[in-house]
Amino acid sequence: MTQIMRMSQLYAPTLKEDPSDADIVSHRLLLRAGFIRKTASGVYTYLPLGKKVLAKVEAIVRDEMDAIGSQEIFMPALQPAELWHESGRWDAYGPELMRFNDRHDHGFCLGPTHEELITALVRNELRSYKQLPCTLYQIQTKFRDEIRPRFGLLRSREFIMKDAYSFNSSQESLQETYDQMMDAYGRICDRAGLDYRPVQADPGQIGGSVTCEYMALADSGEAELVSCECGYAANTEAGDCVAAPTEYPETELKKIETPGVATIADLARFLDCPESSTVKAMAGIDDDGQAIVLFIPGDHELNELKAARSCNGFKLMDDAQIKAAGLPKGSIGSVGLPDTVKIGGDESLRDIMHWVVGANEHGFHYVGAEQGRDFNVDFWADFSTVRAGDACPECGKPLSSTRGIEVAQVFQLGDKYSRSMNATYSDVDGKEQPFLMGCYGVGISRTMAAIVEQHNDEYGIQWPLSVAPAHVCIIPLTVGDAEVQPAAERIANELSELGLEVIIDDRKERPGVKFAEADLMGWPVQVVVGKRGLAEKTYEVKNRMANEKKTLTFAQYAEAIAFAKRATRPVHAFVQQTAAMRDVQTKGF
RNA sequence: CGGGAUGUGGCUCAGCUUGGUAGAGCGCUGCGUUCGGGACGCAGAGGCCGCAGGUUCAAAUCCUGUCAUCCCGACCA
Repeated sequence: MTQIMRMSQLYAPTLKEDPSDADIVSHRLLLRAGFIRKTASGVYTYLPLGKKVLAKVEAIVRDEMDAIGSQEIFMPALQPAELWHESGRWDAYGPELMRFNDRHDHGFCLGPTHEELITALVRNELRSYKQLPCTLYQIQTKFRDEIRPRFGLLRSREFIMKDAYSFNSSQESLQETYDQMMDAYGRICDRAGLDYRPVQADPGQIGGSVTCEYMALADSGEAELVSCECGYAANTEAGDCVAAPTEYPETELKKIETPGVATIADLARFLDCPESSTVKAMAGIDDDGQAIVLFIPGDHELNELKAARSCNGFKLMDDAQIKAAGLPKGSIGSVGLPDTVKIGGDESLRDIMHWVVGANEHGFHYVGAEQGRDFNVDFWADFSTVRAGDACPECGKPLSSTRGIEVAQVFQLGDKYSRSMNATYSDVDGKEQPFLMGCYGVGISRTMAAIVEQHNDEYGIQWPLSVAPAHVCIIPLTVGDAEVQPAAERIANELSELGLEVIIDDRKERPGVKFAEADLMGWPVQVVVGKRGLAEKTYEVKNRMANEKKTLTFAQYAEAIAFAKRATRPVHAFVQQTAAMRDVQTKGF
């Protein structure tokens, strides 16, 4: 039984008006309802209610981690530069890593992630294959000096994250741990009440190859993803692109004058053909300084991540570089490029024999430029950004697109860190082998915001029961009344004894204020005790998620209590009996 | 870092163009009336107008610099 919270003593300053610097719903509501306050750009203080929600999310995560045998530890946020030099990331990480020197002039950083620390931790003490696999996790404050913090808790510079690391002795074992983590992450999202998708992702700076992101679906999400009814889903920055360019009906190479045509849209309009019949050229340079022009279907965008991976660190040229290379920006094409320039073609263009491209001369384009005859492609790869309408790489049906908030990500790191940091164990034959590692993160504070993004209405937050700061709010309408107040206190005690987390609004406020704030704060169940109801021997119970009110007679209330006491899950039983909870609220609760 | 904008009681904002004793609503304190969906009346408290220079008899207002915050972009374990 937890302590009954009292609104009269709760530190939860609410705001009647929208704060001027918050414009996404989770940020706005968490501020307004008194869950968080901003300390600096991208830095937040969690007030009592916010802290309680964090604790709920953490508890779910702990529960699921423990269930798959992961063990909790706690590493420092303060990390010596030395370890980052070892892994090579001191130089590779960039300005996002918060660095500083101590008084002895030793380099340190505030950890944005903990691969270095954990690898250094286990490398001398996990010695034998017999001790593997081993998975450790922590819930920690992370620091990232974001270029532009925004969206409140969704992209902050200091945030709370659960990070787990696995050490395995074989790819099979790593895959097994990875699969267990994915299952656990699915359950975590379910229990937190999130509508989510696991999606194919890009490994980014963490490294490794196999990776999957858990996206909470929300229009405010920064990530764009494509999904298919067959279950396939991918982040557009990582998804394979199956584009379907169309062939322009011209087989003779013809140079045509295209005055004022600067963009693909212009060109398509000029030729009266779909954008997919044109070919877009993107000029770049690779790690060795080799100039490369990549050609992609006109109706698609270049995916720079994929381009960098498949062509030796390809980077788009800026305007000055393009000029220096003697290329006519806006009119670059595959015909007549200097021999020194390499030509890359998007996989989807391989079967398109005749292209509509720039003529490498301002104001002119070619139609009917034929592969092999008029130009040669040096290599083919997929470097287009997937978009809605493209074919699903798994089943071929058209993809649809949505936006999402990345709440979690799992990676198979392989031996990236164990090799660079020399972390090995003895295998069955007594030979030293680098660990195969995996890392698995859940953004705790971001999850809290994502939940609000998905569960809110014009009145405020609608917390799922599983993460609400309390399950039920008792609202006596007239505090001090000889009947109302004792009745409310009695209900609070009874429900608390039943195992519900209870808050009672014992403030001397007008009913309207209490109703408004109860909805703003989002208590899943609200029990209203008023004179009018008492006279009729009833209480009123409100289901905040469904915004449904139900009048409960004293007898029905007593029955519900009695029923709940006999049930194996009293809290669940009581809520079901009284508030007609919908699935979304009881899921995982 | 590029583009845009904003800094005025705790919060949301007006005042700035055209310099002349700092305003409103909400919130806060006290009293009274109210009391089932962010009440009403009366009386109060609270601001060297982000900061630093400059112009001027006089600066919230004009000029310069600086800091902070927000939005768009590049970036993103």
